[in-house]
Amino acid sequence: MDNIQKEREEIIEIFGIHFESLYQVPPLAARIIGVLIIDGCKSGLTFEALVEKLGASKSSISTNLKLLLNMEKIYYFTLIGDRKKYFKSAPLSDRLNNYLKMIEAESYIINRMHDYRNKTASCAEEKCNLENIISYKNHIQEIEKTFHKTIAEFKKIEINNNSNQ
Amino acid sequence: MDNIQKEREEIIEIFGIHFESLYQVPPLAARIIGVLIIDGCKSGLTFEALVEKLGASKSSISTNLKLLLNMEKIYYFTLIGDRKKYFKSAPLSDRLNNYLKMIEAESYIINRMHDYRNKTASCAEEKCNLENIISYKNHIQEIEKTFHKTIAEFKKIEINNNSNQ
DNA sequence: CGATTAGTTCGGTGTTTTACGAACCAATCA
DNA sequence: TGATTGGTTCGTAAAACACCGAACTAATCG
Repeated sequence: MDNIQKEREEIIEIFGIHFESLYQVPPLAARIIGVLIIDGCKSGLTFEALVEKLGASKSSISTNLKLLLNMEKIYYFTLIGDRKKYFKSAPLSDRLNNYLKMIEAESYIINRMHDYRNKTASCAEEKCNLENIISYKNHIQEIEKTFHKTIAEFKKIEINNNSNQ
Repeated sequence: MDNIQKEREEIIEIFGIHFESLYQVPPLAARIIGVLIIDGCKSGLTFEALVEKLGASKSSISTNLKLLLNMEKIYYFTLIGDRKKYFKSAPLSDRLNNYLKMIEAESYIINRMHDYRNKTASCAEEKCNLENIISYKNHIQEIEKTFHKTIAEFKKIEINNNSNQ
């Protein structure tokens, strides 16, 4: 049992580091996501519970919750006759979407570069280079398609399971 | 002609923002990558050229080049009878590798979570949740495979083209 | 109504980051 | 050998960031 507690803390820490760099959010925001995934997956966690679990101030929790809500990395629901908000982390499919967005950014970037090179390439070496860029573009587009397919597929299962962690 | 110059600057700026968040490097490091891709793809750029093009100090350029070399986001070569180093950005395939690494990190994270949930899940809702995690794991692994295949494929073309931008 | 709950906003503080200039080093040139 | 080239290293200043406590608001309870 004590071992499980240790594993829990380790996972939250690993999640914290992961989300901090992946989403580029402050350490506390990343750790909020961590505890919401680990402890809040069933019925969510209240503001108060987060303050206690993370040992942070109310103001810091408030600020970082606002940030994560804006980013749609978390959401909340309320219960009738209960003033508290219950926070949960976004469903797993959102994480796939996040990687898709990155690939889409890469796609945009490489398209811009292709256009530019098209206009400026002159010597043989640059023409060859152009071939390479076109190939890269195609491969990125391939990956993009895979993501779309995979996300659509997983979302079906996710909704069926009526679950979000 | 002036239009091309404007487009060049805009692309370097876009690249800067992109690599700054993607690689988590200082703004200057990201802009170094940008100019190396745009202006250095043929024969590389020297230390001095980077100082001039970016209007930054020698010390800042030096520090950031060291950082990017360590990260293997750039490399350099030398010419006989020439003391200068010629810097180039890593080949395009490295960028695919970068996304693969992220997916691998996601894979690790979800495996850790699956192990943990396996040990702690008790009620029906959590069992259902477990199903979902397993499905997510499988989908992530699918994406991983696609990446490996795509990278292997693109690398062949890249080497054939004997090119790196 | 006053007290409590649930949270937000504001101003400040300690820390980290980013880029800089000055001094320095090591190799080559004249 | 002394000057120049091609950088590196170090200490620092400016700015950004993360978190905090105190004061505040808005809703509900007794």
